[in-house]
Amino acid sequence: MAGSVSEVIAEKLDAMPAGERRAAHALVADYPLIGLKTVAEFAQRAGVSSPTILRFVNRLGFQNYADFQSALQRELVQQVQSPLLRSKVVDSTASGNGVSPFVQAIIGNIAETFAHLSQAELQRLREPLADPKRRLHLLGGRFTDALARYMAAHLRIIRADVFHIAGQESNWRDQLVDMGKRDVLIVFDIRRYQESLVHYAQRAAARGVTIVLFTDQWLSPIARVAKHIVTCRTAVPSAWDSSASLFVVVEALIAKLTSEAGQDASKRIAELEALRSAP
Amino acid sequence: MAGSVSEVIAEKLDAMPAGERRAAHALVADYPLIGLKTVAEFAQRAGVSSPTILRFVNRLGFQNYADFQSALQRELVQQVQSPLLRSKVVDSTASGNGVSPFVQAIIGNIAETFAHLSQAELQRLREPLADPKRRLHLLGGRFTDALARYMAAHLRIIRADVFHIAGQESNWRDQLVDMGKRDVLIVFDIRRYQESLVHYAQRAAARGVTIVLFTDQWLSPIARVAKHIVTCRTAVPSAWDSSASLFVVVEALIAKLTSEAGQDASKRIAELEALRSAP
DNA sequence: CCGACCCTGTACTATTTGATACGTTTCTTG
DNA sequence: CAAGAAACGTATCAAATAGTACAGGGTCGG
Repeated sequence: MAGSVSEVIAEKLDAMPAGERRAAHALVADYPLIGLKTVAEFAQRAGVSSPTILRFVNRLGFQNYADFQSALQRELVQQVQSPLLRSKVVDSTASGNGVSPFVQAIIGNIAETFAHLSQAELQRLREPLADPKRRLHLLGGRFTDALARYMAAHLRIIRADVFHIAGQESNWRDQLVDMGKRDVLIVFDIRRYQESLVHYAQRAAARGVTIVLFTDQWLSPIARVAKHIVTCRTAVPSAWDSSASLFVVVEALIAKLTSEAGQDASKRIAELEALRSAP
Repeated sequence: MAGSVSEVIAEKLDAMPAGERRAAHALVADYPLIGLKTVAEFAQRAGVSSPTILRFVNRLGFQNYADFQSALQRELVQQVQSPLLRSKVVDSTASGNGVSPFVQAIIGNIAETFAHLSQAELQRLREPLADPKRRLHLLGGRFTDALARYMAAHLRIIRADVFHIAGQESNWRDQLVDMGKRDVLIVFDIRRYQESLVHYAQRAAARGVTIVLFTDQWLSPIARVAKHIVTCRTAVPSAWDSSASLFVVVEALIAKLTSEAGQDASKRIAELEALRSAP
């Protein structure tokens, strides 16, 4: 299956019987909307019978009508999603020449992530993250632990009661004992999802802990117990997934929280600076 | 029914029960592909039951699932058919998000960083990083420690002798004692540059250690003793600098090293996977 | 601590939908 | 012009799908 559906149609149009050719024309007329409807509708719009449509689809090389529709959907989504990032981002930065496809993919991921991340959703995160009465516990996996640390380091500057869950997995439980409804567990989990993280999140949820999850678009199983979910794009042309979009979301969140924290945070930062400069 | 489906979702997300919210997240995660599939598939991807999906669709204001799918198809086709309209939509959503300036600055930083980062420079990094005879020590500062950890976690997969320098600053010296000419110190340092890092790098350099520095465009003092310097853009409209470009450089470097390592790395990865699955 | 309410999944039903067999028509070709 | 083949539509079937009733479970308020 090389080219797009419309290309295959153009290629095989000559070798088609009259009825199927009418079907082809009807489909191309306002491509590809009719192809996404039912066979009966397609047939009516084309002025032929249902079996003709099915034969037409078969001739194009599809096993059944469902395969045909899936192909249409895929190329449709591809067309919509890729221009969104290509036209806006790469053009504005005007550096498509020397930048590797890997980096372009990452930039695309970031753009896509924020395109799907509504402002309202970030706003809701304020409640658990900015509330000084709550305690924040951050946890990451094999690679995402670095993200948890990074976020924790910044959160500690603008508020108190920030804890990073580190060390042996068996030691995590010690921190779980003291958690309750006023605690928040911020967990990072992307493919391949770590069982230990899932278990831990489930136990925490059972204790009434509010779970905030940062994950990829395929959603970690933790999503089932999470109250807040932030989905980020991670796919890149490489052996692994990229966490760059998660990283940027964290930075954006921190920046937002800082600017909204206002005087309280400023005062806190000043104190911290004083402590650092004169120990 | 004024806006697009995604807008309606964002609007009513707050008033949704947990299950339907999961459905919303799954849909937004890679919008709108899942919504075009069957109810059962949608349900499975979202981790909920079919009726929940139907209730979710009802809550969005659609009479039945078919109406919902038609709406998705229509806005999809509209975007594809009129590029003019599409750019308008992108602009409005981007500006409406509000996060745009911050995120755009980060994306700009990444693009700028790689524009100035010659491929030859990355190539030169192969010598110290890929050489199995060398030992790699990674060190980061207050915030950049997370980057050091992230890079170390990935490097450990494709090669041996990777050490992250952690813990008390006074303990760092213990690791310094064993360093020599065949050792490599990878250090992350951005504003405001940490004295402790600078001192450590200087001492290491004095022992003949090869220094690889990841820093911002204003150059950490460590640059004076570093053999390899990677400069990244960090400025963003926020209280702090952004480390996102450093993060992406690290990921790009790791990806490059992995693909070039070839069979040796593949074998190593396979062994690691075997160890992980059967401890 | 208990009851009412809302949410959620299981099991089932009714319907739509894709797919097929077969007879009729149309086109082609010797 | 006639014989054969190819194409097309009608009628029908089987399977997958959307939709619904109902009961268990969790949560919030009293």
